[in-house]
Amino acid sequence: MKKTSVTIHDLARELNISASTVSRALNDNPRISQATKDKIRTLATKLGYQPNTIASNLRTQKTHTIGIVVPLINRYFFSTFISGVEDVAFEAGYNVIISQSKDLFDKENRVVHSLFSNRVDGIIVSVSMQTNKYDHFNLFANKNIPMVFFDRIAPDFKAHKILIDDFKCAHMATQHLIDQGCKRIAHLAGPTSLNTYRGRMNGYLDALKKNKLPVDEELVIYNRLTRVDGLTAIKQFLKLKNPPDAVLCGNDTSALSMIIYLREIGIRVPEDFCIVGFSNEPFSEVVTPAISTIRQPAFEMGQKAAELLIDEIEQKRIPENYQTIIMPSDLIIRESSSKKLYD
Amino acid sequence: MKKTSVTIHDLARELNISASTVSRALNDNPRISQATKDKIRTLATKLGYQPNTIASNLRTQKTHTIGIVVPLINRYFFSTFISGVEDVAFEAGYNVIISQSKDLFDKENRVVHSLFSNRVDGIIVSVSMQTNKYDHFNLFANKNIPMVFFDRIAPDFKAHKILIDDFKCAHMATQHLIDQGCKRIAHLAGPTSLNTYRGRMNGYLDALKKNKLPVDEELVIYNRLTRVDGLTAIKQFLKLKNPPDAVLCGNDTSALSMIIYLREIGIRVPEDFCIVGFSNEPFSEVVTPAISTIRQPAFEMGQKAAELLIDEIEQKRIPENYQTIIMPSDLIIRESSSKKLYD
DNA sequence: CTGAAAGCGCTAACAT
DNA sequence: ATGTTAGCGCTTTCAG
Repeated sequence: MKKTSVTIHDLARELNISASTVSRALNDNPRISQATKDKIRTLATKLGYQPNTIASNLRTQKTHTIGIVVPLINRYFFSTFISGVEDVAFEAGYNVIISQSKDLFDKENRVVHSLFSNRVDGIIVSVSMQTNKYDHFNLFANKNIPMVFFDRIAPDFKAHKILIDDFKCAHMATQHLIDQGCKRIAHLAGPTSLNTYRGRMNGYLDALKKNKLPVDEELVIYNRLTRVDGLTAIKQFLKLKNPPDAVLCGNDTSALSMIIYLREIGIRVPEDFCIVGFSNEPFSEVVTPAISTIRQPAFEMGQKAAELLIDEIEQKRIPENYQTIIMPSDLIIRESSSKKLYD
Repeated sequence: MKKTSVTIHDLARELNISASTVSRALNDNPRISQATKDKIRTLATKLGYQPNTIASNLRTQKTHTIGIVVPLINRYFFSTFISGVEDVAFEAGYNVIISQSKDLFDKENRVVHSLFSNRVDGIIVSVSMQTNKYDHFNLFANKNIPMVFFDRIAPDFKAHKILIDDFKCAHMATQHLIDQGCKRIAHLAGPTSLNTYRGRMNGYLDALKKNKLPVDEELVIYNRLTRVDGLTAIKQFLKLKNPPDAVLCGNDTSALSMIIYLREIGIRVPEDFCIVGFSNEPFSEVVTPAISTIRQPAFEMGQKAAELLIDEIEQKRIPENYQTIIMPSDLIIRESSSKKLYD
């Protein structure tokens, strides 16, 4: 085992030239003649030279690395988003460091610091469910290190934002339930400190108002939208003296657990009760009844986020206007809300 | 905007001490008095000092970064595995760089080189579907940089391996189908250049032999196990003069597409036809009929991989014996193969 | 308990 | 077209 790697100095010594020439040649600098380039490259492969990116990073103050912070890596929406980021980043010569907040503010805070210390060239973030202050991002903001927020955004930063129109989607979904003949529509909401859940909530409320339907406080429950939370919520809804006949869920996971519970206790979906979810998780298509939901273009959002971030990194100057990009999304109507078919 | 960050030299100058003392203090070196440590730390937070990990990495020849190479980031098994790795790595002070091969050998080769150039302290790998040569890993092997392989492993390396017993699982699944009364059991296999699919195939064949059932070449199809591949395969199986009455699928995705197709054309599952999948994707539990499948402990495998890798990184010496860890896995019997209930 | 000095491997003025 | 030199920010012998 060699004690240490072969460096540009080793190549330089061997060829009786300077290290800078070697460096230039390997970076394809036009100031070096083709002949020397060839000579150097041949020797490099012969000796198995591999560039030390760390040294280059330190010197150039650029790491060609971008950091991603998401709540949970193994949620389909996020993993697909990450896949889109990796796709674009790799082709542009960037590495991707991932970290998950586990929906905990404290962990988010720590990973953001860690990414900063690792001098990533920029970060792409969807904040945790607990996050309601955003000081930790000043680390990046103060140094004008590019950030892109997606899905759950931190407000008030000079950064690109990639979103879907949660308000419109929830509005469409609610209108759809009304059109199907649902009379009392409930909503299972996530924390409204987050733009996404706030938007969904407001879209729901607005659709009710537009249709002159009463807004009943009992019909809105807030929680973290896990499978257990979905179960708790549906039980609570059904216990009301005047229970709902439909629920718009803040995500598919809670929608799924409601559907399973309703099936168990013999309430037919969609004949007796309608459900709409959010995010189009893979299972929502194949469960019986298939869950009506909102499609979010996760992969494309990831690609777009990476493009915007890398553009900002590479044109060092600060963009004059930061964009808020609303990605296309749509309501997928499936069995779980297709009540009319059974009337 | 500050032109450059605050460094240990800035702190040193301010306090009229040397940079080495500052460095030691910040690293909690016992040779520094508590008083100076306090003084330095106070100033550090006051000036918003953030350590430059890159510089430290260059100096110490350690990056505290591990690389992951998987076929596809947004497959549940892999994203959950990654989540497990991140969990352990973060707590141990390591970053995680992810890259996906997209099941392409060429991309795998490129990302492995890129991870090497970034001087990751070790890598965790599941190879691509196309991979059948393994020279690119010599980059790491030659320098004794730790590697851990999981799921789809590269043979013949001095490295820990984390697996499930594919042979046994496929054997159990096949036996289960036989016990349910299936007479002609087919197998949809992945490339047998990979240990996983080879093991599953052999387990299937062995179970047939043990039960003195004939092995019919027509009943085995090889492909890439996508949703389209599953569809192609089931159609092909059904076209045989003597078609099967069950399929053991190499993964859940192909099992799912078979189930959907069978439902469409009116063949009842499990009454007329049984299906077993592999990997316990989230959808397999909720589809109707729910898919019998093999549970792999993805998160725990990720944790274990990270532990083994970090252990090997930190005890610089080479382990005398590399482990092949067989993780527990089991057959989950669900509706798609519960034929006896209907007899 | 603290300081001086060297160097990790590379790049980029500034020379020639 | 190539060489010289300095330095990115940190750690770490060696000295005191």
